[in-house]
Amino acid sequence: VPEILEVEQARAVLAEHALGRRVAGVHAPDAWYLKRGASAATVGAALGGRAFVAARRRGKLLLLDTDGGGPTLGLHLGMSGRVLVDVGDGQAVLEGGDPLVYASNRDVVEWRRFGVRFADGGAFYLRDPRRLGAVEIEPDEDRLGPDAFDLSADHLARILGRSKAPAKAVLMNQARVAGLGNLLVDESLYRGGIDPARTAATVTARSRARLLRAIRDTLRILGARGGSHTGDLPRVAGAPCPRDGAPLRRGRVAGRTTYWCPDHQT
DNA sequence: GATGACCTGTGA
DNA sequence: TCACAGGTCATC
Repeated sequence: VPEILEVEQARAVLAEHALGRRVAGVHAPDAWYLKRGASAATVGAALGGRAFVAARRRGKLLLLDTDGGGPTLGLHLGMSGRVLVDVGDGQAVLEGGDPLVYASNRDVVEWRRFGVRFADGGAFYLRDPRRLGAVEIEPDEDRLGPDAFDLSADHLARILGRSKAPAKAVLMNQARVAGLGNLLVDESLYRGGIDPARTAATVTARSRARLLRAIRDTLRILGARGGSHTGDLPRVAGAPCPRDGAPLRRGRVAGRTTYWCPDHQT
């Protein structure tokens, strides 16, 4: 659930339910899900006996710090991952926010690709039908650009200015700015009036300012509405643009299905 | 950079 | 059966 808004919801749930509880063991039935050489044994040894002291996020990467100078646990939700918490009385508490539109929201036990059990009886799990998420110890946070919530005008100018890629590709590149995904980028470009395929470096200073405002509005407004799929831009080819009525286009930009208004997005 | 690959579920 | 899905990675 994968864009920055959903990951932030997951982070908040973990901050509320996963901190300060001693880890009794890990649930890691899927070796493929553990990256960078980690195994159920090494992750269990790394976390066992420790407690999480902070739930952080950088872009779409979730980070759980442990006490006593222990390792940081990194979680990726992939395309269909959600965090769910078992508070200990047998009642599962789902991640806040909307259910996934395209992924299943059924709670199939086999879809729990990873979990952490606490000594007090509770646990949290990462449920991910498609298995495109990941778990790692001590993830490299610096492969990611600044978090999209912290995007500055200077940084946006820098990453757009030196790229011949489509504007959409730059915004989707997690090394440039972390957290924006397919839906949020489409919505931001729609609100900012920029053609997704527009060569990044040709975006004028005036358009850049509009884009920055649009990104911030998108994060704030869609965040308040509950998720990345609550945007104003209909993801329907031929549907009338809510702003000017022109039939919306559907195409492929930066390798992803893209919707835009050919009229006001230039 | 664009492309395909990864993996699996859903709905037409 | 097929196209498609809100992500990321290696490869040309």
